[in-house]
Amino acid sequence: MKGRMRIGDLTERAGVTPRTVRYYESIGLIPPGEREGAGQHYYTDETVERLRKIDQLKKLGLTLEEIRDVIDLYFTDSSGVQPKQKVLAILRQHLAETDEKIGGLQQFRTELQAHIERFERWLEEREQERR
Amino acid sequence: MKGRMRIGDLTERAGVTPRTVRYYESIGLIPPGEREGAGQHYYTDETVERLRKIDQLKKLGLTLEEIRDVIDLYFTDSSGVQPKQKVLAILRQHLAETDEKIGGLQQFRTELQAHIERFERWLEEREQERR
DNA sequence: TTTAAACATTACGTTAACGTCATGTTGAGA
DNA sequence: TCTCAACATGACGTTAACGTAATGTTTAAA
Repeated sequence: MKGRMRIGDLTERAGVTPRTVRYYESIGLIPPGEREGAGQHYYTDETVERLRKIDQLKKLGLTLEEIRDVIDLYFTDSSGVQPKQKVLAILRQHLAETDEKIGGLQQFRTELQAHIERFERWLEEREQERR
Repeated sequence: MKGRMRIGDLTERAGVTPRTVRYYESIGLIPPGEREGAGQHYYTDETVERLRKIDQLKKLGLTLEEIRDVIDLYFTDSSGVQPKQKVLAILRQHLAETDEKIGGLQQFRTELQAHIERFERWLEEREQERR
């Protein structure tokens, strides 16, 4: 499988719907598929990868807007970017937010664990009593 | 500050709007404030705590529906619950999901960090050249 | 008792991230 | 060349989690 596929193959391989692809194009999350004149759009393997990466980041709780801030880092070669300073600031912002999220989730995890153990003990006692 | 406050005090102390309180009541996230006949509602300190806890959990990315699954654990005394087994299952589910989220975020954090360092090096080189 | 701020209720509006028609166009195979 | 599945485009619909405006009722204070 090389490049130059139509939207059907693209969506099948990326696990999304055409609607999603067009929506992402409309908000600039992925580049619009090339077309000859005014016909159908053609996409490449990179679009597949891009869609998969977007999906990953979504599962981490990032919004499409946040993803737009960072998605190019995964696909643009490191040379020749213009507003590097700005991107760097955004990245640091995301890093801080990520750390906060992780911290909060770990706290939550601890609490969950405690509740679970409490419940388990309670149920075990009931077991004992029924003997 | 003891119990028995009206919705104004409640929302001020909890950092939410009246609309939010009524919405949460409507979906069963918080118990409806007591009222005498058909007048105004009165709330207690526990409602304040409950609203704050809900806000914390929201920041962790839990939906209101997920929060409804676990919120009572923070406020119901451990004795006399009925479907403990079911709650326990839900808790274990949440624990697994939480672990996944944490793992994904840590991965993302690592990637972010790498990108940041790459950008920093690039900018430093530019600094060097300008000397 | 009166009054104005606080409250209650209803209902329509909003944002994100698409889903789901409806209708018209393209293009690969027979 | 013809045809039918695949594609394009536009528009209205959907869910979550509330915001906001309109209108009517309470209640604490003067």
